[in-house]
Amino acid sequence: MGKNTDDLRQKRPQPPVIDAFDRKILAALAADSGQSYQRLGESVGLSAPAVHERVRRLKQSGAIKGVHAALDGAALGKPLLAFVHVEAAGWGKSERLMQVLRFPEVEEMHSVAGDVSVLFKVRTASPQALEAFLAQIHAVPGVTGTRSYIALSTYLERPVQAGVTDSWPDLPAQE
Amino acid sequence: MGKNTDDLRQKRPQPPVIDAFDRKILAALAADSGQSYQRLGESVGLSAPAVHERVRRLKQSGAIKGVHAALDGAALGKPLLAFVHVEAAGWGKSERLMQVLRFPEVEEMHSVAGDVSVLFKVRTASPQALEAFLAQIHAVPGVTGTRSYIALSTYLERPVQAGVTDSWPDLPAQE
DNA sequence: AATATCGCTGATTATTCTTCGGCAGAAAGG
DNA sequence: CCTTTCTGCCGAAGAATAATCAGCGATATT
Repeated sequence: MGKNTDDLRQKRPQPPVIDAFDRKILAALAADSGQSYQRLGESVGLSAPAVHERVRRLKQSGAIKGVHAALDGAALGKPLLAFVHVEAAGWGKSERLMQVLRFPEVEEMHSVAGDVSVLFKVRTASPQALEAFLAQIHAVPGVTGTRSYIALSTYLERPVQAGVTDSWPDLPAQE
Repeated sequence: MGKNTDDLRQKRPQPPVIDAFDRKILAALAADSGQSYQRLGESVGLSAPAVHERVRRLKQSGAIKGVHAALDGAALGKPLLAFVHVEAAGWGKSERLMQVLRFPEVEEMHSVAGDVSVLFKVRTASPQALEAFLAQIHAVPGVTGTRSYIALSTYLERPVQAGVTDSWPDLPAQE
């Protein structure tokens, strides 16, 4: 019977260990995924094949979900960025709500804890297009209202960063 | 004197025309920037060098701002995603507020129109880390309060899409 | 201490990127 | 209406990179 534990250990989905090298690689790839493995290796202090192998594992483990081109919304004719908060009665059928994910204007959708149920990030061509989107939302059964926040200036917009702050700076004593 | 107009026309920053081919290329690159120019060309109906040239122009014009690896926040030890709304008195010096952009937890910062001034998207390792971030925000002069929305489920999170909806579906007549 | 396992290095091959010359189609001018 | 010019695409070649392999050293295990 004792041998079975060995079999189990073998099939264990191995907690993907992410060490300092992986962190550096991930940080570099999040900043710019276009550089060669050679340069990446020089940045982190590894050979190109080593980086290649680590990236392969990171992709397979899901730590790297994909590589995407970052497009400029304004250049594409969608200068209006808005965050739409949706108030819904009950935990309403979101199946109908999922339909709006088809629109390319919708970039994010989260269910949140707070005084609203769902939060959208949408990028539209015009206020009229945002209105049309809101009409779609209001048409969903159970939706009782929306609150929209329109971005005036975007000071930062970047992908998930690899770093983690483990020691937050001390705050000056409050008066 | 009339000749000067020619000189000006020559230096005009040429409105970057984005045609249907560019749209397809951008859509494909936003979905997956890892594919070869050969495959891209087959997808959109162009040769590899043609795609290469178009991508070069799109990058130079700024339509493509970069290529980034999409990382998994949870896999990196940051499972907590939150949207933090900041209420500020006046249009306060945001210079102090800009300092928080240094933290890798901060992914977005927008000034918005609505009942709050600034909106953050932050991804932290724990509720404690979020609390530490909020403490940093509250330490900024002029900040009168914050409201946080914690993501329970993320149903969609993707980069800027190339497409634009030009004909929104009709809504069923409301009762 | 011996053994097995894992990961890195260096080199090699295949694929891709990048550039070049030539040509077709469309706009500007005679 | 024809000519000229320009812009963009294609096909092919050369350079760079990606991807793979065998061998070795280190660490953990027996």
